[in-house]
Amino acid sequence: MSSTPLHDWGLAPAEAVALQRRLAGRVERGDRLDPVSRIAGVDIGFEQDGEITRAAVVVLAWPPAADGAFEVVEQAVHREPTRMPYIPGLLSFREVPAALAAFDKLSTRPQLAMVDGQGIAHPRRLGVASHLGLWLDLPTIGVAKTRLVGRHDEPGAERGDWAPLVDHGPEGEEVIGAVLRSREGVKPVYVSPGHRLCLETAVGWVVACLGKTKLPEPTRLADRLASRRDQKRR
DNA sequence: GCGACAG
DNA sequence: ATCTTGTCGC
Repeated sequence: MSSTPLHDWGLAPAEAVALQRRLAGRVERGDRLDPVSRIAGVDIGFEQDGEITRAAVVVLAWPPAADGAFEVVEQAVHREPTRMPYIPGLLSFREVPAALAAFDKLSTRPQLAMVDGQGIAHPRRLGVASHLGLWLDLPTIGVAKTRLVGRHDEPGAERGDWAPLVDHGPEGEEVIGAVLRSREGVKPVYVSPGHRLCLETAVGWVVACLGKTKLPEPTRLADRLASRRDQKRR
């Protein structure tokens, strides 16, 4: 018997893995950025015990105001029935369709997007940020709260300090991301290139978008919108 | 066979 | 991811 196909993709898990390997070969790791004036934050949340998938995209103006505040240019939410379970390594197949639908609702197109999850710091170098970037042909950065793959030392204690995330690949040891101390006294975030930019550039943008919290503003605001934390609070 | 395992 | 109050600390 064949395994259950990945809903929107009509693929069996083994085929999804094969597809990831092919797509990973198309991910651009060099910088190919247009002048940035709008940065998007993307995240997916769930409602009703996971029955409903809720994709959120927040577009912020770059650069921030003199006081450091980022202006929200536009934001969109897309809800739909959840059609796939969470499978480590195959997260993008569960979240990308909804994220794309949310992007379709935007009237403006950002030049850069930060996604809640990994970029190339993935078993086959195709995390959700890379997958989405490839689909949108947009530079993307993966900003995850925890590790999926790779080894690393503890980063320095100062905001901005980071340690390389290393993993063994076909060509030996490879630096696939950065374990960044985004805030003092807090667990670091895992930053990795998604598409069309290198690690140093990715880390630079994340640091430039840091506010007073652990997560950079784009991802933090998308997180709030996806989890309805902005209205859920009474 | 025994762990590890983004959200 | 999500279910959830108070509480410790800057």
